[in-house]
Amino acid sequence: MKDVAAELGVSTATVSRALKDDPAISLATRQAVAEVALRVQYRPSAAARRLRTKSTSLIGVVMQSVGDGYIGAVVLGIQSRARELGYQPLFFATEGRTDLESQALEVFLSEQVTELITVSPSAGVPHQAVAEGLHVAVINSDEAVPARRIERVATGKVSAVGPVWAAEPMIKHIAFDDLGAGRLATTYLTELGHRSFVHLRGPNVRSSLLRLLGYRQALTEAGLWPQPVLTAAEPVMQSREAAVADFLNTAEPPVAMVAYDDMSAVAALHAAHRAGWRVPEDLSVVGIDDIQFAAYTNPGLTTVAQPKHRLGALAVDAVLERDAAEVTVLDGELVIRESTSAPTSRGPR
Amino acid sequence: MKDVAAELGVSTATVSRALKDDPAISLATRQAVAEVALRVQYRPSAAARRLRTKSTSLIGVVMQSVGDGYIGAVVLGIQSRARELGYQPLFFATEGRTDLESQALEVFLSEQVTELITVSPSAGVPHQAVAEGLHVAVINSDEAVPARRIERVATGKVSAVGPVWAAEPMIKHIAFDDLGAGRLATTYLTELGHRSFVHLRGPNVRSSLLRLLGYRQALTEAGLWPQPVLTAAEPVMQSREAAVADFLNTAEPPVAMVAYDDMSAVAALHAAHRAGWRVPEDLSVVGIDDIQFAAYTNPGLTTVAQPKHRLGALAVDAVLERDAAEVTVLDGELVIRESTSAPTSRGPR
DNA sequence: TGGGGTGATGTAATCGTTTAACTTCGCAAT
DNA sequence: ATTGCGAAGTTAAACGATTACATCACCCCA
Repeated sequence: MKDVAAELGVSTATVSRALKDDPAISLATRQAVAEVALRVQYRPSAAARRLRTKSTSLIGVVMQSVGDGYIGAVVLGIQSRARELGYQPLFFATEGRTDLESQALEVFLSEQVTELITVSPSAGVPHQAVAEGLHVAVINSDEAVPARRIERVATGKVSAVGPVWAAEPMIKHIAFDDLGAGRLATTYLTELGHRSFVHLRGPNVRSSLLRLLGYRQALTEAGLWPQPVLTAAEPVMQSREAAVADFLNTAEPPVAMVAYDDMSAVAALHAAHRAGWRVPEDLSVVGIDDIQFAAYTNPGLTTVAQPKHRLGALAVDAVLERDAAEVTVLDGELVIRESTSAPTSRGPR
Repeated sequence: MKDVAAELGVSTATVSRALKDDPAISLATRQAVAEVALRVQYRPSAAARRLRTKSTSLIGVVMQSVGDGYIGAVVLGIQSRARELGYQPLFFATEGRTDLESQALEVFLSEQVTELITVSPSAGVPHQAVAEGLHVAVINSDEAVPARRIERVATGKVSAVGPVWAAEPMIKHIAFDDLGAGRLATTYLTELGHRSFVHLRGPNVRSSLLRLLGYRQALTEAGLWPQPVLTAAEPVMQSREAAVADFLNTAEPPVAMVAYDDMSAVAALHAAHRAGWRVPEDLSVVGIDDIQFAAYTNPGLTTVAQPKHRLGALAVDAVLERDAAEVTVLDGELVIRESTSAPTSRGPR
């Protein structure tokens, strides 16, 4: 504010008033101030404003949790670790609207946040954020580029290092081993004795491509590639269901399906149910994520669990310790329920 | 801080140092300061501290949404309305630990928050909060006491006023019409021609009791009371499932079930599936909430939708406008899917 | 010629903490 | 006696904005 004032040869009081469009300030001055403020990227300090005005524009919200899905669990992990370290998380849900992302960043900059975590997908924010000098960590990023230092974390302990990964310098990545999960799910099915497969693909983001790759690798190793892949690019349940329904029309049981994630698997179960395919007799399904719901689908969903809480917690650590690994990879774990079985001899449909 | 300093006849600098346990301050003084600080309920100003130190202990978190369950949707409603009005929500998930509730309040007080919203259940916070002079609104409170002014909001518009309700002066309540939802669900089943019912009760909180009451009222009016009620006091899926499984063992189809909420209904569907009961042929199930998942259970769940987003938005308004109604009630809406049908003549199990 | 009004801006205090730099005091060593 | 030194505080500036009050130039009208 001082800078803006100095540049125009006026007092900070004038600037303050001009920015509030106080009619006491001449129009010419107001415009000049607005122009300079924009040019020098003036950003008001929320702290100073609050201190002076004693009004914070803050609404406290207390709740138990924030849902049992993938993001909810990650958020809980972030929150609990952040508080352990004396930090206060400031959440911003974009509701899928890209325009809100920059708005989120703007809010954070005014709050003088210096650490930012994003839970993918969330487009450009991370890059804008590093440009502003923030320390940023991305959980399950959508992007990929070669990395310099990677730590692979297997169920609890740091273990190895490998060159698979993605990183813009300055952005820390915390990621689930999507490729491994795809393989794990697929291998489980091949070992069960399945020969006829199908993969229900997710949207065109990293995690989806890697899971597909895992599916492919596992099948190639088993000598079963190629096998069909269903595309439902939009994360919209209807389109997933439709894709599965179309496929089931032309296929013969038994089939083993690897779904992009638990929600996709749920859509598949729904489609199967409607098409009269029995699970797991006609169709084995395995998901990825292990959301709370997965235990209560009919039948219970076999899935590769993602360490969601831990992803959140590690992101906090990554963003706070400047020297942490660029990329941290966490392994999934197979959770076997009732949606999978060995292929049955073709029974009555 | 000035007060503490004055009371002890020392400078604020000393107090500041003493509170950080700076060894430059004599032990005696440190203890004295700590004691007085506690007595006068000294609460540091986060804003001032940030302004001075330029370190905010804030971590920005960006994500798409926060889950598709009941709370996630409410939270989205809160956030979007708050931002529209230029407010910044500060979320705190207690993860069910009651001790964290006071901690949440403590954080908010340091942030000089003056408006608080809680999404039930969340025990004592609201009362502590009013004691501290905050304006508080509770969404779907667990408690009940006579109210002075109620507004009933039916699908969009404020319409009537009635004397059913709960309010500690100073606490605004935004609530879903649980009783009405219970009735609506039940009546739908009676009109379908069902004669044999069962209700799967939720935990011992207001919403659960009211839904049960609605079930009872509707059946009484239809001349069908009494009918069984299953109790699964803990919001634990296992116990719900077990209760349903036990019941199905001794019952004869067709049965019509009103579940406490969608998650309970899911547990019921799961139990039914395992017990070999067909839905909806043997068992009709209706839930309450309409979480995103409800559309994808097998079969799709008929449910009474709660206007979740709106509950959140209205809570923001309530907390910001001091003169709003003490209690606002929102109506549910029946969403018909495939988990319900007219009772069938007893088919083969 | 002066009094008063008005429009545009400046001055300076203030919000609650932190912290660099300084003071004060008692005591020991010279 | 003087000096030096550490312990225990104090003083005051600073953080970045807001705002009551003061100032100033200029014009209008008597």
